[in-house]
Amino acid sequence: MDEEQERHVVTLKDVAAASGVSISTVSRVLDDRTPPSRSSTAEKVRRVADELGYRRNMFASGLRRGATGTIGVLVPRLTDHVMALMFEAIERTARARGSFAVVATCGDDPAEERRATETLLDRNVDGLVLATARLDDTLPASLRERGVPHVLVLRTDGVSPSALGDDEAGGYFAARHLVDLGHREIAVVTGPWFTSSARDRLAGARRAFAEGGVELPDARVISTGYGIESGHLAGRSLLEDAASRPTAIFAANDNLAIGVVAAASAAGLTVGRDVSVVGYNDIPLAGMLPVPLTSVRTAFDQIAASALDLLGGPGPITRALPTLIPRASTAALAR
Amino acid sequence: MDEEQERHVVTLKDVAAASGVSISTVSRVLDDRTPPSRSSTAEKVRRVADELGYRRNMFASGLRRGATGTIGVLVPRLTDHVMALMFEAIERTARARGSFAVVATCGDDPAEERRATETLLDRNVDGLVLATARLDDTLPASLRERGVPHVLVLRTDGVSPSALGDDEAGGYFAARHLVDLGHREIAVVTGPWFTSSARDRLAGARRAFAEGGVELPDARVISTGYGIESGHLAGRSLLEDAASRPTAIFAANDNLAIGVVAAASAAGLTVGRDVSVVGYNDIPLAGMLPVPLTSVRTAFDQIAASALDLLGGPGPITRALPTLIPRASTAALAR
DNA sequence: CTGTTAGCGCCTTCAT
DNA sequence: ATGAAGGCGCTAACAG
Repeated sequence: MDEEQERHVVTLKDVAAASGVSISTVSRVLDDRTPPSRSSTAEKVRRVADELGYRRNMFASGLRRGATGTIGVLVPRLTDHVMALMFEAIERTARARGSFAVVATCGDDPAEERRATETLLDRNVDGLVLATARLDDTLPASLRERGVPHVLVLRTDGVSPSALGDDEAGGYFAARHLVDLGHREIAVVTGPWFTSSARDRLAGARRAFAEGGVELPDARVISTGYGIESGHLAGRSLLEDAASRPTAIFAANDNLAIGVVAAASAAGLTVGRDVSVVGYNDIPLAGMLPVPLTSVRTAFDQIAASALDLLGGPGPITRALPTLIPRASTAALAR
Repeated sequence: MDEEQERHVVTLKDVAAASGVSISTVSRVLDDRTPPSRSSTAEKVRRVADELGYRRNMFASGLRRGATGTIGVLVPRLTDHVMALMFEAIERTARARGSFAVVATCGDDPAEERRATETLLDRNVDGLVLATARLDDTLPASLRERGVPHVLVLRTDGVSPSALGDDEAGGYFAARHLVDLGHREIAVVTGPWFTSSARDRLAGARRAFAEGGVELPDARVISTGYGIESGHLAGRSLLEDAASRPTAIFAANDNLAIGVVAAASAAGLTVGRDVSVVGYNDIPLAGMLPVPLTSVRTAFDQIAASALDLLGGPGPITRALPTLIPRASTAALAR
C-alpha cells in the first residue's frame, strides 16, 4: 500500500529526521571505516537506518571521499580458464576485505590494454590489478610515473609490484617429473615469449634437464600462444615424424596440453602410454579429461591475497610455490 | 619536469578557465548524449579538454545524472565456460553501446544471489542482467515490484523479460540428430531441474523421440548439475551395465558431455564408435577434444544483443535459434 | 548558444 | 559527542 514510500530512495537526511539527530551524526555512525561506537545514539541510528533500508549512495560518498572500495582487474579474456580462476580468486579475496572487484578484458592488444586501463581509472578504482603484463610493456611504467596504485599478477614486467606463481619452480617440477620417469626425449611447448611465465617455466625445465643430463635441442622447444589451438599445432609438428618423436612433452599451460593431447590422439598415439604429457595450472578440467592430465597446480588464492596486500603498500615481487599433481597422462618410459 | 601539473586531476573548471568559457558550456559541449555541436567554441573546448587530458568524473556525473552507463551482470560463476562466454558477449555488446558491464558471481545460492544483487544495485547500475534465474526464484519478482530494470539471460522464470536460446529447438536438433543416425537406445543427461534450460532441452528431445518413435524410459533421463563431475557420475551410471547400455547420449551441456566422455573412456568405450555423445553450447573446447564433440551452438552474441535491447524498454521473452554442429563424437549406429 | 544559480548525497572541517 | 556549514565535480533549470 505504501508503494510510493518504498520507491523513494532513503538518504542520510531521512535517517537523520527519523532518528531525531543531525545528518552528520548519522554519517559518522554509519562510517564503516572507524570502529563502531556503542553509544545509545549510535545504536538507535543504526536501527533506524536498517529499518528504513538505508543504503549509502556510492557516488556521493565516492565523490567526497576520493576512495571507492573498488579495485579494477584487467585480464586478456575471461574465456581463458586461467584468467577466470584468477579473477574469481581476486573477487573472493576483495570481497572478504570489503572491496568490490570490477573486471575489464582487453585481449592481447597493448592499445586495447591502455584503453581498458583508462576505462577502469575513469571509474575511480582505488587500484589496478593487471594480469596482462608483457616484458616489453610500457603500461606498468606509465602507471608508476602517474602514481597509480597497481600490482601485476601471474606475469610481471620485472619492476612493478607483482604477485606471481613461482614459474621457475613449477617448470622444474614438471620437467623433473618426466626425467624421473625415465624420459630423455622431451619437448617443451611454452607460451608467448613476451610473458614472464613462459620464460620462467622454460628456465625451470632447463634446470631439471641439466640436472638429469637430458639434452633439450632448440627444435624441441616451441614458444607459441596460450590457447588450445596453439597446443594442437605444436603437438602436430612435434609428433608427426615418428623417428624424431619425443616420448614426453611439457606444455607450459593446460590449454596447450589439451591441444597436444588432441594432436596425439589424431596421430593415433595414446597419451600416458605412447607419449607422456604434463600441463600447467591444473585447471579443474585437467583432472576430468578422458586421460586425466598431470599438471602443476597454481595457488591462485595465495596469489590473489598477495596481490591485494601489495596494492596496499609498495612491495616487491612475490612468488607462490606451485604443486605437481601427477595423473594418468604421464607414465614411466617403456624401456 | 611539470610533474605536479601532471598529477593534478583536470576538472571542468580547468578546461573552462583554459578555454575562456563557463563551466556549463564545457559541460554541454562534452556531453556525449547529445549530437556534438560543430560551432567554433565547441571545437575549441574539445581541443583544450583533449590537451589537458580531461576525463569526466563519473561519480560527480552519476550523482547528478542519476544514470551511470553501467550495467550489472550476475552469473553463478565465471569459471563456468558458458557463463564466461555469456559475460564476454554482454561486455562486448555493452561497450559497443557505450556502457560498461560489471559482473558479480554468486554461485548457486539464492541468498548469495540477493546479496550480490544489492551490491550491484549499490553501485548504481542502470540495469541488471541475470544469468541465474531459477524457476522457483523470487528475485525477479521482487525486482519487478521494486521497478528495477532487469533482464534474464539463458534461463528464465517465465515472467521477467528474458533473452534466451531456443532450448526446446536445440534439444530437438540434438535428439533428432541421434535418431537420424539410427540410434534408438538413447539417454538424456540434463541440468538442474530448477533451470528452464534443462527442462526445455529435455522437452525438445522428447519431441524428436516421439517423432522418431523412440522410447525414452525414465531410467534413461538423468537430471543433475551442470558441471563435469555431474556428467561423469551420470555417464558412469548409464554405461556401467553393458546389457542396458544406451548407444547414444544427449548431454544438455558440454561440461556434462565431457564428463560422460570421460566415463565412457574409463569404461573402455570409444566415443563416436561404441557410443555417440552430443553436447550443448558448443564451447570452443568442444571442437578441440581428442574426439571432437558434436554440439549445439548457442548464439551468445545474439542473446547479449537482445538482452540489452530488453533492458531499454519492457519486452517479452526472446529465443535465439541455436545450430547443430556435427563432429566425430556422433556416428551412425553400427547395425 | 551562453552564463548564472542550485543543488545531487555525502563527508569533513569547525565550532559548540 | 554533536550540529552547522561548505564543497567534492558535475548537470539541469533558468535567464539572458
